[in-house]
Amino acid sequence: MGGPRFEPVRTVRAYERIVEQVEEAIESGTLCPGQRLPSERDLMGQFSVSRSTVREALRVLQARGLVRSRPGDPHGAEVQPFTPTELRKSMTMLARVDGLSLGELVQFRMVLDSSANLLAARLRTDEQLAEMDTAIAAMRAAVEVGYDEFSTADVAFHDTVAQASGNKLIQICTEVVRSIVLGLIADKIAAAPDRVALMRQSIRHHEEVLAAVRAGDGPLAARLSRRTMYDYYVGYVPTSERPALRALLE
Amino acid sequence: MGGPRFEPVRTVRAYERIVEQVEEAIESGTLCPGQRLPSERDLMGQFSVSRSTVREALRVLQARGLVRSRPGDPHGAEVQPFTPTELRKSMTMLARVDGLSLGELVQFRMVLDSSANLLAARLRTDEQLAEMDTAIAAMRAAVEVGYDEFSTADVAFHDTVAQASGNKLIQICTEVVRSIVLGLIADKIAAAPDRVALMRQSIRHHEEVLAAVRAGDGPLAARLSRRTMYDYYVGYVPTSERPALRALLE
DNA sequence: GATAGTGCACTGGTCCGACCAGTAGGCTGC
DNA sequence: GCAGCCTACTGGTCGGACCAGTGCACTATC
Repeated sequence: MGGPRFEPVRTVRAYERIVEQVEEAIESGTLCPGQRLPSERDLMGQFSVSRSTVREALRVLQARGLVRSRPGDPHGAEVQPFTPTELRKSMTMLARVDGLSLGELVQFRMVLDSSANLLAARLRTDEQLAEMDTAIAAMRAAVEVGYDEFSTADVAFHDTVAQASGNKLIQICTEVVRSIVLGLIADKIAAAPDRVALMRQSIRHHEEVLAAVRAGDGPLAARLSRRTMYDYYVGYVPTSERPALRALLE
Repeated sequence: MGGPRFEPVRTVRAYERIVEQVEEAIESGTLCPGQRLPSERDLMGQFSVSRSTVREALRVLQARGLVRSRPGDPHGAEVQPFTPTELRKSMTMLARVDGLSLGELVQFRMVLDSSANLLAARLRTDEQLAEMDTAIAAMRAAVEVGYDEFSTADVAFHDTVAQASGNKLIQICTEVVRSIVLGLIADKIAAAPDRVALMRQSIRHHEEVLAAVRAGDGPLAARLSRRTMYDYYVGYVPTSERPALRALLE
């Protein structure tokens, strides 16, 4: 006792050090999207490691969506612009492995969408309002055409709202969670017997939401959007999870 | 025209096929957390590839947080339980690279926290109410001790609320976004001259929120929690971003 | 017989050298 | 000036090798 207290040393793999250095360069802006990394054979010289080690580091960076490499490309791996691809992947994994229920996902969409509407009601531009008009018109036109077209227009509407909220995190999470939800129940929706009636009802609801956004009534838009989403998805959510959804309807 | 329409073939790397197979096994439950993968030398036999390829696949799986390997472990790589570590990593990357502003992050926390309170007001158990009581008491006791202790108690309160919401996605996102926000401004908070006053005010606000949750008044709890977070963080948010935050205060 | 100590078989981490298919850009021939 | 080939290089994969760790069985000891 009283001697110097030594701390356990953590052995750090060589490839991890490489990953760290490259990540740091990207975060700090030294490496920008579009720029190229040196070739693997150059990197093994710069880092003084073997090519296997360089490649393992590149695999990790690629798995994180930071770089992309193509066989035969004489310019080396390309630094990628950030995309929510990895975010979606981890969230999808979470949904499947950790057992996220459809109810939780829909509930989260209600939270995101209503918040987006709340903000959009105050911050939207005229162009965005016009875009929402266009999206609803497309939904109307798509009812007779098919569910895919309707869904595309519906997605466009919600994306515009999310964009109008001015919050990138809301936009990205909206996109990610929606794609998971749609992936889970796309087949059921397409096969629903009351599909057309659901679409028509959804259009009416979207019109009401848009009217509230246009009028600048955020709380109303938020409340209506929650109701819209609830009515549209509740049929696919197990009965036991519905009370939790209704808790968001005030 | 009229002939068979061929689709472009995507060349799939060998290591990607391995990653896919292992991921599929984990998602389907064939491989459960705690189970072990065969050793790399076994895997190269099972997949009929070289060890380098097996290792690159394992690096990707490890980067995604699905497995973990230790040098010398005679049992092979271990399948990991899902943790939001990767989610946090991608979101942190997003925040840094894609330029998420502090305002957006705080705004998102307001959205998450108010929704959690809204749900918690209806779904909370008595045990969770008691936990929140304990957390606030700890906050009170920590004012004189130091900011770290206060922050820990504060985090505990919000975590309990998120848990009481019954939505895992809200819990995880809350945790992730909070750690990013705190990482961005922890030093500023600790150095704020009116730190103690802010803490006392925050405690009062938390008590009001808890009272609303206890009374089952979701909308009130949600509104108060937004106000609480706004008042606590607004001083660190650039003036230009404050109107967007205020848009959430109704 | 229980236990502490030792050795071994095996692990993952790293290195090396090699081959292949694919790409881009320069070069050649027209 | 342009089309087409050639080549030097790329990333993807392979096989073999060595090292430092780890866990377990075996052994010697009490």
